Amino acid sequence: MGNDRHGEVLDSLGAAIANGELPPGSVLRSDDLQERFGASRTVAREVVRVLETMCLTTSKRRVGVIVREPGEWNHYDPRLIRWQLDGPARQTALRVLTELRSAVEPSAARFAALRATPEEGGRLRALATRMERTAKARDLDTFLGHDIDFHDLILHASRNPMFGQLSAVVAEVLAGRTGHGLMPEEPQPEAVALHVEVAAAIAAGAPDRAERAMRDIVIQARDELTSLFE
Amino acid sequence: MGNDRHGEVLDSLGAAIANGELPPGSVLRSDDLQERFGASRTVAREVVRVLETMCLTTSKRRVGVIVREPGEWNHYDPRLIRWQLDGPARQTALRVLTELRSAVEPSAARFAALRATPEEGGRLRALATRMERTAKARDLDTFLGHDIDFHDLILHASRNPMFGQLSAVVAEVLAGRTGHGLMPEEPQPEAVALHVEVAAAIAAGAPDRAERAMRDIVIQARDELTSLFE
DNA sequence: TAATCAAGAAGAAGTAGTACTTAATCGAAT
DNA sequence: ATTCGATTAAGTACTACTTCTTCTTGATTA
Repeated sequence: MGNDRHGEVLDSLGAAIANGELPPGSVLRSDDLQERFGASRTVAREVVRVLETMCLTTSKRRVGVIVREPGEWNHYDPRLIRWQLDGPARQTALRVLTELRSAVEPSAARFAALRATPEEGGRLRALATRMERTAKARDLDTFLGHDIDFHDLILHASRNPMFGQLSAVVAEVLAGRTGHGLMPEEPQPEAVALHVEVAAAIAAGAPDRAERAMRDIVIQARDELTSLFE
Repeated sequence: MGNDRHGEVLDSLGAAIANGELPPGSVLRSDDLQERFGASRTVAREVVRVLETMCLTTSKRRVGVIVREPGEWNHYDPRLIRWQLDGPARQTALRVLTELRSAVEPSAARFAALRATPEEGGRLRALATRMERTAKARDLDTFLGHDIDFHDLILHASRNPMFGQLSAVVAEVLAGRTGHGLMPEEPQPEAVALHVEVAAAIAAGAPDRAERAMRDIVIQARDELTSLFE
């Protein structure tokens, strides 16, 4: 039989839980899962194990596999994030992720200013310059690519693995913004200028400046979001 | 035979990877694991599956289970955090976590000010008052308990599950600070006053005030940390 | 002769299925 | 109400088979 049955079943079942089709408290029995997905005992068991380590479920003898409360889930698991972004609660997921990014990125910029290599500083400034050009040219797709690279570079230059790991989240948030027509035709010149300022501050090793400029960037994003939600 | 072989083996192997005893690139074969831990094939396989979902390993046919680069690990997994805190790199882990908390908590305070219930605001002020009392009484243990509850309440009142989940991290960082004799005999009065200010701002629904006061708190923590590292 | 490529052998993870153990729940009898 | 046994579903153990990848081997060719 084909390869990667595990991944398929995990995605199906995980998404069902993440999207509330199987609400908290639901009880599954592992032979039911075998039947429902046409999977072997091995696959069913391993999927349940993985869901358990993501804190999406608990297993109790003589009872079955129980779906846990959303508050108990490991919300930082990339798979769970994916399932939520691909589900009906995408808007809510993007709000949550945007708030997280707004919180983290100013600090990431600060530590990047303290720890980035000269080479990274140079690349950052180059990216900011390219963002300026593509913004004026109204080439939104290329602009988005540079924007994502820019933030990715900062998060990794912070030399904090927990910041670095949020790169995927930030990319998702930025892409989600343009994807949902939330971006204007031409990116706001002030926003682009702030990116240039962040790059300059990091390249100059000025943590306070870098943090302040990045905070101004995420405040804009936050305001866009709140205006969208009321 | 006994229960929970899975958890035991997972902890052993996971800790070995997290602490670098099995450096990136190491190759394990699943029958070796069975032998090394005296576990059945079932247990060994499920453990490997879990490590794989934590991005600690990848499995390749005809090769084996390969330990991935630390940069690829899912650093937000509670188990991995635990393994690192219990290992020789505890100091580094605490630094990483402290930086994360410093980044997130000001935002959490802001959103708590916007979203906390009156009841939560009241509890927060009560906790701040108790912190004042226990600080003056130099009852560091009780003070720590209130401190942890205080930050936990704010993170959950932010109504952002990704913030709420960091409660355990913050508790660990706060406990680690007192545990390592980093705290003075009596908590600094200014720090306690800032907690009172945060509680008042959240109860009053003043996001800017709450965020600023919380930022002052984490800046203190950050400075303590940097002074410790050089 | 040396280099390259293809077919095949070997090896390890992936999948399937059976048998047995453990513990939690339910129910009946005290 | 409490104990004790039967039941049930997860946990563990083990075996058999499949699939895919790598490495070897050998033949073909420059």
